[in-house]
Amino acid sequence: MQRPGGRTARVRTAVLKAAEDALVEVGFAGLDLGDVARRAEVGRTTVYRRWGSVGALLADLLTDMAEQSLPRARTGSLAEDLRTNARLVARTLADPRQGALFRAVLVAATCDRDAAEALHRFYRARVEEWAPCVTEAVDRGELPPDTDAAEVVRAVSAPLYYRMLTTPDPLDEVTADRAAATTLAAAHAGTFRRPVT
Amino acid sequence: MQRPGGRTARVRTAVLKAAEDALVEVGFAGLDLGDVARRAEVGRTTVYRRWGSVGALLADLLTDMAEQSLPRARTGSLAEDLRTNARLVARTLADPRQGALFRAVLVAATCDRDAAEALHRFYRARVEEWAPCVTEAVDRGELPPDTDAAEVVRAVSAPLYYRMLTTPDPLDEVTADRAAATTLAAAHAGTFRRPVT
DNA sequence: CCACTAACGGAACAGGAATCCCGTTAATGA
DNA sequence: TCATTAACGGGATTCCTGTTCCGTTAGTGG
Repeated sequence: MQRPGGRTARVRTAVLKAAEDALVEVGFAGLDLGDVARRAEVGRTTVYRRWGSVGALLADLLTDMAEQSLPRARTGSLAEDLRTNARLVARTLADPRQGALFRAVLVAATCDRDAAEALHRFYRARVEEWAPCVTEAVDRGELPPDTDAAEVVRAVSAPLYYRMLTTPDPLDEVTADRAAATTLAAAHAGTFRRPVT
Repeated sequence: MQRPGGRTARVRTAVLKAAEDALVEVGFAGLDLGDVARRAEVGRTTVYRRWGSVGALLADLLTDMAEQSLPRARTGSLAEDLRTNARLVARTLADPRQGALFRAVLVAATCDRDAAEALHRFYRARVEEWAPCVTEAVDRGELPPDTDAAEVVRAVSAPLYYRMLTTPDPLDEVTADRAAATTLAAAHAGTFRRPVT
C-alpha cells in the first residue's frame, strides 16, 4: 500500500528544497545526503532510504523542475521566438541558483544512470515544447519543409551551454541573441534539413 | 630547492597515466586517490601530498593533455577546415577513452577551482589554435572583416558537446558535418561579426 | 474512533577515504 | 664520492559517509 498523502509529500518537498539549497552553496562535489537531511530537518535515514544516492536525488529534483518549466513563446515570428528562447536559457543558466542546479545535474548525469535518464527526458520535453515554433515557421514557408525542428531548437541552446562550461565569460544577452541569430541564419540556409536516408 | 629530475617526473607520469585509466574505468564519481596510487604503484601519501584533491589531479592531467593536442587543419578551404575540426572533436568525444576523460574534466571543472582554470586555459589554447582558419578566410574576403574568429571556432564544437551532454544519441559524422555547415552558413550571414561597442 | 502498517527518526555501527608520523630513498651540488 | 635534503612510502590514526536496528509517528481504511 502506498501513502502519497500528507507527511510523505511534505518530506519530499522539504528534501528537494534542501537539496537545491545545498547544491547552490556547496556544489555537486560537496553534496552530502546527511547534510541535506539536516537542512530539511528530516532524519538522515529517511533520505538514504528514499533516495539512496546523490544521482537518484538529483533525478527526482530534475523531474520536479520539468513539471514547472515555462511554456514556449508564441510571438508568431521565428526570429523572435528563437531569441526569446535563447534569452530564457541564458537567463536561467546565469541565475546563481538555477545555473548551479543545471550544472550539478549535468554533472550528475555523467556519473549516474538515473540522473542521466532523467536529464534526457527533461531535455527531450523541453525540445518538444519549443519545436512547434519551428514547424509553424516551416508551415508558413519560411524554412525548408524537411527541416529538423528538434535540431534547430537544440542549436539555440548549444552555444550557451558550451560557453558556460568552457569559458569563464558571463552569459549575457549579446551571447543569447547571437545564438538565436546563428541558428536562424543556418536554418534559412537549410543546414538543418534531415539528411536523405 | 626544486627537484624536477628523475624520480619526481617518473612518479608524476605514472600517476597521471593511472588517473586516466581509473577515470575511464570507474568515471569521475568513482575516482579515489588511493586507487590511483595503487594503479601507479606509488605510495598513497605521495598522491595526497602532491595533488591533494581530485580536482587538482585532473587539472594537472588537463595541462598535460593540452601540451600534446593536435595542430589545426590547413586545407585552404574554410568549409573543409571547419568540417575537419568538427569531425576531430566528434571523434575525440566519441572515443571511449578520450570521451570519458573530457567528460570527467568538465565535471571536475564545475566542482573545483583549479580544474576550472585549467579547463579554461585548455579551451582558450584550442580556440587560438584553430582561429587562423577563420582569420585567413576573412583575409581572403570570404567572411566579413569584423568576424569574431574565436566565436566561429566555438560554434563548431558547441552542438557536439551539447548533444553529448543532453542526449543519449551517439556523436556521428553526420552530426559533426552539420555543426560545421551550420557554423559556416551563419558566418557567411554575418552573425559572428563583433557587435559595435 | 480505532486498528493497522507505511514511513519516519534517533542511535549505534561499519567501512573506507584522507591525514599524520616518521623512517627510508635517491636527486643534487660541492 | 659524500653530505644534504627533497621527495617518497608504509602504517597508525582520525574523520566522515552510509547502513542497520528498532522504537515511534501518523496516514489510511473500516
